[in-house]
Amino acid sequence: MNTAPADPAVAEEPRWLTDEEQRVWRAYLHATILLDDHLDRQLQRDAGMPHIYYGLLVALAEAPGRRLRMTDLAKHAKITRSRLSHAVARLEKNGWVRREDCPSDKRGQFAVLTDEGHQVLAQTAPGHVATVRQAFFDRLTPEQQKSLGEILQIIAEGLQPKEAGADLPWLR
Amino acid sequence: MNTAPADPAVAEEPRWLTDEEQRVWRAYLHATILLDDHLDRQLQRDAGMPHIYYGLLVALAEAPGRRLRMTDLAKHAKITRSRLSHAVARLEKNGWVRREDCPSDKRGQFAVLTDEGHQVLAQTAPGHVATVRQAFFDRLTPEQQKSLGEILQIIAEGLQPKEAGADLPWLR
DNA sequence: GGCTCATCATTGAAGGTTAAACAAAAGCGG
DNA sequence: CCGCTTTTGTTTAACCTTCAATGATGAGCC
Repeated sequence: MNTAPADPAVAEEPRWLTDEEQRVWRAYLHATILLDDHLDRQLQRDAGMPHIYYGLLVALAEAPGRRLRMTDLAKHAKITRSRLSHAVARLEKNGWVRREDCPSDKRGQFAVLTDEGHQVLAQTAPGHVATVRQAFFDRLTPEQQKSLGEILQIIAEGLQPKEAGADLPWLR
Repeated sequence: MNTAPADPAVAEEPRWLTDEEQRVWRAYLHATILLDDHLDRQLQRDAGMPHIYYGLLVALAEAPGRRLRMTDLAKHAKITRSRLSHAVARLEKNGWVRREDCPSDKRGQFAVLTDEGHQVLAQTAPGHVATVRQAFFDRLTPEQQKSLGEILQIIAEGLQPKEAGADLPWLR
């Protein structure tokens, strides 16, 4: 009905997804929403915070001095500074993170993982890893894992907010 | 520091992710948050609604009579009925969806796509497909697409809210 | 110094999501 | 028909995210 090839006039009719592409796309949408919800529920239940907040604590725990500039943490977690600001405010209220002024740049703030925050992480990390394994890794062959990693990296690289290639694409 | 193998006493120490698994997992987290944000922003800008709401309209457009019971629509979109209730309320306020009583079940409600809603879909679908292509399909080989589809389907199936197998050729 | 522009981080308001509680109707077993 | 449980969909309040606006500092330039 509408797959006619030529019509260079005005509207540039779109290339709709093929049946096969639709299957892939829906699998993507379904898998990601189910997995995200699953992890959010697990962490909300066992750690009292959403998945993304947990990721912030992990990033801080791995950073030298267990601290990161707000902008760096936001880039690391792929979220806006605004969102991070709200998130850190909440984590600060929990006592898991504290803010510190940056001495070399008076605009700057460090988010610092507190001992209490580190402890929460230590207590909840095993359960979280188990959940990730059970929902994700345990269901895939090593080949599938490798393939998936490559594919997702391509997708992610295509969406980095410009400035990619500035520093190393991989962690470390 | 703590990867000693044996300690069958109490704590069942967790199997942490290997370096390779960590790379895959972070690629997953990064790709999905970047892509979700990307699509949300595109649709918010061009259609005035978040991605998930757009998906609801698509589901209704494809359903017979352009209508679906609330519970069916929620299952289709993989969201809770509560979330759907809020979403439909908003879409109704936009005039893109209306509710109708179900004659055979007085508790039931249909969400029905209005003509106006259908028109919004027709106007914004081309741009959305183009965005999906550009961010997703255009970057992957056919083999990668196939592989990804299979993998994601496995993940999704593992997380379906039970009730799978309901229609297996079982004794009734 | 003084000017301009970019960057850092936060804020407030509007909107979206979650979890628990609820009412109404349906199903089910006696 | 009667009680009991389940299903359906909504509601409320708390929480989270987004967007635009803001203040404050830094950087470059003359």
